[in-house]
Amino acid sequence: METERRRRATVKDVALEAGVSRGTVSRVLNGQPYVSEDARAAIEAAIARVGFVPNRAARSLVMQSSQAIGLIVHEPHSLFVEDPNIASILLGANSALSEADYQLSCLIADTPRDVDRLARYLSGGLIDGVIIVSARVGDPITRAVVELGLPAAFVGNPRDIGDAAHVAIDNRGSAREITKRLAGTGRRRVGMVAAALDRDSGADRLAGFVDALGGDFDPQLVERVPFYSFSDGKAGMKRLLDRVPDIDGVFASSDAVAAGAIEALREAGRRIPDDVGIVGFDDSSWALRCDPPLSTVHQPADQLGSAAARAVLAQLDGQTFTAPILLESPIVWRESA
Amino acid sequence: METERRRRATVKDVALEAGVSRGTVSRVLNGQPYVSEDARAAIEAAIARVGFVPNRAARSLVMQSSQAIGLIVHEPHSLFVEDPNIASILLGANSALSEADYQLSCLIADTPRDVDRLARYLSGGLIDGVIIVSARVGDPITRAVVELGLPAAFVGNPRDIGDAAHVAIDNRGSAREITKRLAGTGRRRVGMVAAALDRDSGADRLAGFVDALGGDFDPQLVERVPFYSFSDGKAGMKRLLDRVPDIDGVFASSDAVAAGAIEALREAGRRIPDDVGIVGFDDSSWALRCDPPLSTVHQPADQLGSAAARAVLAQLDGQTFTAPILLESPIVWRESA
DNA sequence: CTGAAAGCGCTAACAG
DNA sequence: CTGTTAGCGCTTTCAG
Repeated sequence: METERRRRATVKDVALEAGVSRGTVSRVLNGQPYVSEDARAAIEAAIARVGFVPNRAARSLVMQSSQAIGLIVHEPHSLFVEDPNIASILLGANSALSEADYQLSCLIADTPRDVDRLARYLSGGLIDGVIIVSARVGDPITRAVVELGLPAAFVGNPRDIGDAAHVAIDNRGSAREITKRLAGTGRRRVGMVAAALDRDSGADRLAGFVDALGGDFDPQLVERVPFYSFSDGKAGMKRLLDRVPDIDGVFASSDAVAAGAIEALREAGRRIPDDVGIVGFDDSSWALRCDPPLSTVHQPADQLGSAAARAVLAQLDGQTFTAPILLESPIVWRESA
Repeated sequence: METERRRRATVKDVALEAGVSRGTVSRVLNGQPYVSEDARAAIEAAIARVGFVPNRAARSLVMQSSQAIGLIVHEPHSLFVEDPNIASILLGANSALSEADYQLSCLIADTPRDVDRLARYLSGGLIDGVIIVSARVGDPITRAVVELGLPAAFVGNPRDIGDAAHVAIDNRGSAREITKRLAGTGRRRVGMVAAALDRDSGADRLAGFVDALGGDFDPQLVERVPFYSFSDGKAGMKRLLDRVPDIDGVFASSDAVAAGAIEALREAGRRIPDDVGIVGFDDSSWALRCDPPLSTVHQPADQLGSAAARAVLAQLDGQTFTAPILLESPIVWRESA
């Protein structure tokens, strides 16, 4: 069944078919005024008849814009699969862009090779702006974007982006609050499984934890792990338990980490929240899946996405500076502490 | 800090700078032979000096190809967030395309408006081919793609795609096998929480279940729910339990559904696997998170993605027909049954 | 209101 | 080996 890929109709074909010039066709295509009703009708009919669909590459070339914006996810494999926040951010961004009739294209940077290709792709003019999720300090993609002067908005608070637009939550403040609240349930030895310290969010959550404990802070009580993942949470909690057997409270960097920690705690025979209270961060679907349900910090992931999208749109619209946007991240108290 | 977006350098600038013609520049850009070493060196230096990056819109226009392929996810909100398979498919596709130096662009179709915009976008020539995840029967995107004759590969087995390329697992056969095995543990009343019957995978899993039970099949024992989700699993299991209190085995359409069902079962005071055995489908991260760990069918999600990507690449390469690809989906037996 | 013509940045013949 | 010349399909002056 050789689906013969016939040549696609162009403005020229439409013009011919409608008996007008290409200029006029272009005018109706772009909804411009000063086209007679007759011409408009003839052209619209012709478009339908020949099955014309504008070629975006051509349009992008002349307009120097593509009506598409990219969302770059730069995460290790595992996290991308496990982190429900990313999908929510994506959906939030998509719906905001959709309203403005922009196409969202999600681009993933998995290997160094991907990073290179992506940097070229971004410079290619097929993307008008980008939303960058989980940038890391010194990230080559970030660098490429700022060098290009491509309109961009970051989700999170990377340290090296100057005054580029970004939307975030107050990780440090929220971490401080929830730690205080955890301590307030009468815990004496509260520790932390601290993940992703190479990321602003991870570092800030640890800082907030330290803030909260103030003078009571004991470095022994924090266990560092690389990723916001279930398995790292479990492994980290095990080590923490070995080192500090009398621990009675733990703040996990994320809900996934908390879920892993809970498993380790349970395997060690600790009851939650009786023996040890635990709190997480994100209020992702992990939180409700935990047993008991997790007390955590609500992260408005979809709003992060839509706010970032709007920030990019504003720049496309000529806005030259976007003040950092900070979204509310309330504590959700459930039964794990 | 007005980042003046200076005019980007073009081949012309490079040619001028290197003292050659644009044709020659183009030749080195595309790695073609018949360029003197001198010219090549001069051009490469010039490229670096003026910071030239080729404009993809222009190249796409003349080449009629963009080196980008789209992966369309057409899922309701909730599922996209909850389903780890999608992310794995995405990653698998990305790595296969990456090897061929193609850019993967993930496009999401959430609202009807998205669907329209997407159909236009696909026709625009900025995408050379598509991988379609979870198409539904009569899907307008599917229709647009086949009408366009755009190289495509489906993940799954939609019914109305003619002989379009697709890669899938044998949902029906695997469902049959795991149901038999569940029944083989001595269960007398085995039911099913059957999700997503509007999708080929959902319908096939139910068919496999019916196959396995043969004469013993009792329609009372299947409870239908709309989505492959935790919450639908829980709700469905509750109803099933009300209707058939003596149920002692259940096959859930997916791991997420199984996880929800387990919660319902537990709330009803049933022990697993003692009182009721339960099995799922997907072998996603849900499976290990369940307590006890879930027996399930392993779905090689990343391989589905990479195989689909290769199928699209083959078509781009001129291949005119791709036989359906069926991947292995072995049973993974754990402790939930 | 509309046609003609120029040109976006790049590649691809075709002569040299 | 290399320069010249046409376009790819679309928008946009600029004259009518």
